[in-house]
Amino acid sequence: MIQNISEHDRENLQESLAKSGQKVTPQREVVFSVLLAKRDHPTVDEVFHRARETMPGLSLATVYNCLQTFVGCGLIRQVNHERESTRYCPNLAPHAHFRDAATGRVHDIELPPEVIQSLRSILPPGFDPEAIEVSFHGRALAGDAHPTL
Amino acid sequence: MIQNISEHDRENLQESLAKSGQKVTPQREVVFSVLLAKRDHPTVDEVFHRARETMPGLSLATVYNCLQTFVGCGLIRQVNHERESTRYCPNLAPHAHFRDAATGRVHDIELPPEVIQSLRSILPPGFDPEAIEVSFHGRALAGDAHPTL
DNA sequence: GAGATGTTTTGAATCATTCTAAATGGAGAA
DNA sequence: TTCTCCATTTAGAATGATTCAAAACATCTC
Ligand SMILES: [Mn+2]
Ligand SMILES: [Mn+2]
Ligand SMILES: [Zn+2]
Ligand SMILES: [Zn+2]
Repeated sequence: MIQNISEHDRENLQESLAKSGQKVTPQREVVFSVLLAKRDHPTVDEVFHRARETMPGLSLATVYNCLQTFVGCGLIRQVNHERESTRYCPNLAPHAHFRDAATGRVHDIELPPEVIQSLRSILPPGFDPEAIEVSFHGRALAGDAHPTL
Repeated sequence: MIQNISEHDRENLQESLAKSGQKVTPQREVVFSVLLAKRDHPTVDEVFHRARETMPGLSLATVYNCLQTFVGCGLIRQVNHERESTRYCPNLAPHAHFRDAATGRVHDIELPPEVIQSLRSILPPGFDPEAIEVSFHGRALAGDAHPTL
């Protein structure tokens, strides 16, 4: 599944990196394209194996470096559940995560502004949130009626 | 700060353990009392050091064992933020956590039923949550106006 | 080309957590 | 009482994700 990045995505990558004085490299491009190709919240190891199909010499440390860089640029988000390996998500819209107990798969769940507002409203005065994380854990009925959005 | 457990709390411990065929031991009692004494979401290492003030021979492995046992019994909850060390919380009421970026402290935030309902409502049909986790990260204005509830 | 700078690579180090196997201790049977 | 059984505790080794350190590479400028 060798996948190329679209012109639009490459520009997005280029500009986001440029904002913090960093450059597009072949490794970064491959890692980014892996994230865009299958938005299933892969772990570092999964990204590593997928990226190696395109670039066999790529090292694990570089995958860690790239992902960290992208998170720093705001290109992707980290997703943690309990103490499992960190997963990565290129969906920048506000959303929650649902981890299916049966399959281990992580689904994106849209988080509407009014729900975010209701969450903010429970904070006593003086609490100023920079980030809000919502995650569900349970069973999701088979039928892949809900592709990772 | 050697702390004794109340009769009420000891019964709670005894009955919860009994439900899964387990017994109160001196170690379990000390670890449980540490959690009740200061409800500040301590890490395993913090529990370990506090418990050792009362029981100097206590081992780290036992602290891990006790905490795992208590989580299994539903006596306490695990609290994770990103990939930091797991923290433990004896507050069984539905609540969210706010991690203060400045101090690292974790505060309990009450989660009213209507907010929980609004969170459930964003799930598409077929998603059946067993657990919902909400966590905030940001600044909390000094004044300890909000003791861990 | 030489120097500067940022990036990648390898392998070692870190650190929370789990595992293993040996010791301990209490409850009940003999 | 002494013996047996069984859960629990203990010390230390193992695990596994992540980070770190230092050398190799690339690219750019002078
Ligand atoms: Mn692998
Ligand atoms: Mn320590
Ligand atoms: Zn996502
Ligand atoms: Zn709590």
